[in-house]
Amino acid sequence: MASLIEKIRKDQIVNTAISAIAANGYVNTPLSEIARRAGISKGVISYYFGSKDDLVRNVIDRILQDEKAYLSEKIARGENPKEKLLVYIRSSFSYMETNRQNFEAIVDLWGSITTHEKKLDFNKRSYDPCRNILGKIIREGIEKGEFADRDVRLTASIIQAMIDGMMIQWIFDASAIDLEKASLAVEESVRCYLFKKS
Amino acid sequence: MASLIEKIRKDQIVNTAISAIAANGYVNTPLSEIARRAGISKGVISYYFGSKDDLVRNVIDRILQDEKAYLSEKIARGENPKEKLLVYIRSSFSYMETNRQNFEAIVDLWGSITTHEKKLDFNKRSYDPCRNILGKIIREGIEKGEFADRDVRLTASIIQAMIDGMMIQWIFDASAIDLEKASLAVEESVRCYLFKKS
Amino acid sequence: MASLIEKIRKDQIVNTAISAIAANGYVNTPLSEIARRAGISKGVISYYFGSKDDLVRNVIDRILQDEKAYLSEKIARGENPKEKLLVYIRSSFSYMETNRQNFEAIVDLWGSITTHEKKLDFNKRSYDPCRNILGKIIREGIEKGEFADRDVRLTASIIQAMIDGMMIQWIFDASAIDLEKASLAVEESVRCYLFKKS
Amino acid sequence: MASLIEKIRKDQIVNTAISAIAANGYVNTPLSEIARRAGISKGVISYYFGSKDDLVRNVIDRILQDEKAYLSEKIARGENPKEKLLVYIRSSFSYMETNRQNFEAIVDLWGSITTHEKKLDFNKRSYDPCRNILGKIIREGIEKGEFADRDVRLTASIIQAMIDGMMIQWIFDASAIDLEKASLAVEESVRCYLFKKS
DNA sequence: AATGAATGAGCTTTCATTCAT
DNA sequence: AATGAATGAAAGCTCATTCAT
Repeated sequence: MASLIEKIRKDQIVNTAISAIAANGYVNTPLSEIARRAGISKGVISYYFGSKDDLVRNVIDRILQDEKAYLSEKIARGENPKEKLLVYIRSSFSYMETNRQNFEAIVDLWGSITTHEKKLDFNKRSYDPCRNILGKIIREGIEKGEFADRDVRLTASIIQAMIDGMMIQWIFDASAIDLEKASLAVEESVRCYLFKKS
Repeated sequence: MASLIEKIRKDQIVNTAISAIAANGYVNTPLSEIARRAGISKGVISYYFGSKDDLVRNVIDRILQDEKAYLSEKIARGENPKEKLLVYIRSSFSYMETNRQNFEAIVDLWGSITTHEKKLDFNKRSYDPCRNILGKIIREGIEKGEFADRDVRLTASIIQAMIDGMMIQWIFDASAIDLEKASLAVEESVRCYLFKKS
Repeated sequence: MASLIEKIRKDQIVNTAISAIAANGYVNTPLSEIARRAGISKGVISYYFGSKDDLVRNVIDRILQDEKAYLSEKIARGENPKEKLLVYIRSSFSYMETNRQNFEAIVDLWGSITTHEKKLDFNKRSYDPCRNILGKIIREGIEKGEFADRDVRLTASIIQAMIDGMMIQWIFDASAIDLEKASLAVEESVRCYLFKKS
Repeated sequence: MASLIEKIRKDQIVNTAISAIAANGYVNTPLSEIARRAGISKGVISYYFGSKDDLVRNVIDRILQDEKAYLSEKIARGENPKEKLLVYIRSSFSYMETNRQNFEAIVDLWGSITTHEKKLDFNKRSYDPCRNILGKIIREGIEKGEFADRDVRLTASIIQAMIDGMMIQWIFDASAIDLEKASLAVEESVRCYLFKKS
């Protein structure tokens, strides 16, 4: 990412791509549509991204990094594992609420990850970081005696699963899921599954 | 569904489509590839399904109905809400194990559900039936005093979320998730979240 | 080449491609132009040839095979090496006269043979067969004592070089070369270089 | 050609273009590639040459003029028509040997000469000068009684044809032609075709 | 004199769909 | 009931050319 203008253009294109994909789906979003929405010519996209695949990779990375940054910043304020874990859950849901587009896009883009190799790569960029954050909190909680002694990775997986699973239901029908209540339910579930009675 | 031969052909095409989509992704699966794999001509697919969209709808329905039938049959054997719920969870995971292809296809096909309208339709065909099954079990459990008095729909959502969330992680990296352990963890989580201490 | 219709279509497309390339050059002949001239849709070309490269390969092969067939048929009538060799030369020039398009196309297509590998392949399909025909005649002539004892391959190369070299000058300016005189001159040159005085 | 810097820049670009075209072919050599190889920006090429066509014209001229200068300088040393002619042949082959790139480029660029008009222009810049040089030598030889009394233009054409024809075979497969032997064979052929027995 | 971001026309290629057989 | 040749719209991508800096 050499020049400033390059960074700005790439950002602009990635953001426009997210909106377009969220609105119409990856399959129905040709580069020309992204260009049209961004008010630029088709060529610019190829100029900066080389291929549609590369653009999509950038879109996915952007979405995931943004969320990770948001969550990291939030949990950093938590004073102990219990609080951090609850903050992670709450923040995940509040981030959804204000960034629906991103999740519409990402669920859609799962369909663009076609090969086994790409899936593993996506996994490494997507789930592993989340599970690692959760894993660290859980491990710390267990060590400090705040949490029950459970399998760290598995517990991270299941907590993430609850969040993602709710997200998906919400994506397919926003009216079916009240994110606030969902957050509370997940918190409660985690509390009784993981927290030691104090 | 007029004749027998029609039913057989449609079944054959739908099954082949599932394999092809699971293997290469919806985006990379032209009708010609499905025809090739099925050993028939392209024309037949259009003849029976009218459009690729229609075929995809049939594929999705088939996958969801198969799973629903499997789960319904299993939970029917459960003698009480607790058992039924545990059976639902276990069966969901065991069904995953033996039908990976179906889940690879369905996650991929999410990307082909592009409009708001289609999403709602998919939701109605996919999540509502599952949540209804779960809802019934939960309601019964609460009424019989086996379960804590929780919001039925929300609880159904969260249980389904755990299952779906684990499924997704497993789809993107099978080696990251041990389905058997995952099933046990979900069961345990549900036990402590919903079951009354006996 | 399965069906009859396939053969006809491929022939039609290849022939049209030769005309188009001869007229406008490979660089300025998009598939759409070939389709337009043939009165078919662009898709058909891809349908039968897969790629433009494949079409070009077929064009080259067609041109070379046609010429080789023509020459082979002609020299078969020659009764002895001397006569065969003179027939080869005369026929090469008379074939040029009536098939200018083919030579315009082939000279143009040299520019589409870009890699070292493709060049060697072209060489094998183009020059080797000609040099082999000539080589056989020359070898026979030497053995029978009609020809001077010269290096067979080199002599074949030099005779082919005269023919090709004249062809190129003729392609770039038809009015600069009188093919009939050119043929006689090449014959005369070969006579004094190779034939034993009788 | 106004300033010195302009001349240097144009030379640099033309030389780089020759290398690039020889390596990858005209079709696969965008201006950006030439710019990259020359370590300059794309804009400069347009700045100095106006269009790609113009650059190509310059490339062709450069190649032909270089060769012509080389040959002219060599034959100037010849003391009589016979010697001059042999020097022309030998020098043509030795020039090939040390400038393969140029010939790879020129054969490739034939495909970029698409219109009848361009072909005539190329002819005038390429073959006519060579045939003129040869023609002058031959005419002088005939007048001085060293050569047989043959058609001057035709004889020039045939000698040039031998050289060019060998060159082409050598371009498509360097291992098929030994330039030194080729040169000797052409000399020998010319000797018996044109030289009077002394 | 030089850059390189931006353009957009034009290319090859893919593929759902149609339809004569 | 089935075929597969044919269509043509639409896609991704390339690249000569322009132009503000």
